[in-house]
Amino acid sequence: MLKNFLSGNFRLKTDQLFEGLTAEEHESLMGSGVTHLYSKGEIIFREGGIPTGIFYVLSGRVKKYKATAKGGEQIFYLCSEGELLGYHALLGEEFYPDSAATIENSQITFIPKDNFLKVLRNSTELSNTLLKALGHEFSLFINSITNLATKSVRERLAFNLLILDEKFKSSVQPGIPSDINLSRTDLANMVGTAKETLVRLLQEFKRAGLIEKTDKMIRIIDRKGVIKEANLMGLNPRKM
Amino acid sequence: MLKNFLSGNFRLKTDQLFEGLTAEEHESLMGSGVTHLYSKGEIIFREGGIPTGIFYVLSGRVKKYKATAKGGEQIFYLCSEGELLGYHALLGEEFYPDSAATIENSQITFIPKDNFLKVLRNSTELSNTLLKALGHEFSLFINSITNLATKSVRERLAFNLLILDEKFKSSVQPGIPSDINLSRTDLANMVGTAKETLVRLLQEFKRAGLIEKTDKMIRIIDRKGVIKEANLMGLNPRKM
DNA sequence: CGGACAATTGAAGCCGGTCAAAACTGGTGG
DNA sequence: CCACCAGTTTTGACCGGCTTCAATTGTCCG
Repeated sequence: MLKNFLSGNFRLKTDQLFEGLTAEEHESLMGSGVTHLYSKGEIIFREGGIPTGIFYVLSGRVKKYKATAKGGEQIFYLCSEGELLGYHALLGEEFYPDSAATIENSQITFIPKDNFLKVLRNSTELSNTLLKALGHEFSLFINSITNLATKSVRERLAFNLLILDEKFKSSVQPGIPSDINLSRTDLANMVGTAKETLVRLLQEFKRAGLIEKTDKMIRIIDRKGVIKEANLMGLNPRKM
Repeated sequence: MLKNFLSGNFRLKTDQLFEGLTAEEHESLMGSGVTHLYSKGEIIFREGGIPTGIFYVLSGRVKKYKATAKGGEQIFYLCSEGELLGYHALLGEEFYPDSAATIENSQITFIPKDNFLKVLRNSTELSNTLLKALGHEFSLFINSITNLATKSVRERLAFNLLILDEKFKSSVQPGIPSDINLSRTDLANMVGTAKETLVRLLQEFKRAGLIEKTDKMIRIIDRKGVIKEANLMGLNPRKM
């Protein structure tokens, strides 16, 4: 039940997005792509830029964020292996509303706009899958908004730790707690708080035996406890 | 420029959503609908419910919101005349993630799921328009998220007043400031704050000559001033 | 080994939430 | 038509969660 809810925080993987495609269509998309190696911290696209294609994350992790008035950034999503980037702006026929940057060394394939749109125009399958994916994203956004507007920083931190635990799960050993690898600053920008507040809360969580942490890594060791801190009552997916 | 930005807060009107349809398709949608009169405060659908169709707002206004853990509600959108409701859940093939309720007496047409999906399956036009609309909504949501996470209540209030001014604009006299007709509670739930805080800020705005207000109505009289309070620097749409 | 950057800790102060109560409004029935 | 009641708006007081500023410690790399 909670599992269902958390899994709701993942976009459809590209495998699913592209699964209705014919072999030729698939080739037309992925085959036309150019794969580029980004090192940690590189910007993939920037808010206000003109979209010229979409990006497929082959490996690594990417933060999607928006610059704030005060010079910081608000992170609202983390993309990992197998996910697509930058298709919203293309579909909406707008400038990028957000920025994307790697938080790890990553391999990313660029698929030119024309190839994507051509396949999209000819595949009702892809259209429908995208509509479904976007419809689903809607509920994720409403959740974020409600969380930000009504929950304490403490609750939001706990909640984000649960999401990150999923996000950083090893495909080899999915059973064990993940090593969450994210700078304090990025984590703070994700939770929507100041670095200092974040650090203090992490200390508390550690002292309470909920997590263990080093400089660069956080690991949940008392999952039940973190869930309790997150106060997910009423977020039962059946009730969402 | 600001105008562009604010207009970004409106979803595509249904006229636009349905404009690529043939006469038969249009008839199949709207003709199959049943129009119902809702009085102020009635609930149209509820989070967790099973979607059985979509709703078209003929007249009146509808709030979209999500119940919060503490028993309140977070309003994240206001629908008015000509807008569609409830299609996200249908597209995402999920339960409703949010609730919708009228804030005025309203006429709303219900279009059954099957009719909608049938037309959707046969019209690439409609698919594309919907994809475009959803892609656009994306940028609105990340704006909301960034605003909630990084702006003060005061800034958010000013910003929401500007949105509401557009939302309540009379089609007859579009030039003049709107009479914003929304209960304090609803406005507070939209801004994401407590009633009391909202009231106090409204007082300040009034004393500062930015707005005038009665019990049930708010009107912006110093638009420039409100824009200044909202601190929109960096929200230039070109830079979004 | 030094220098830059990230993480941590301390202290002060304010924004905004909460509780409580008064003022006001509109609607209803006598 | 007026008095009363319920709901909404407003004001007051208090306090606590977070932000901010500042300074210290820790860590990674060239």
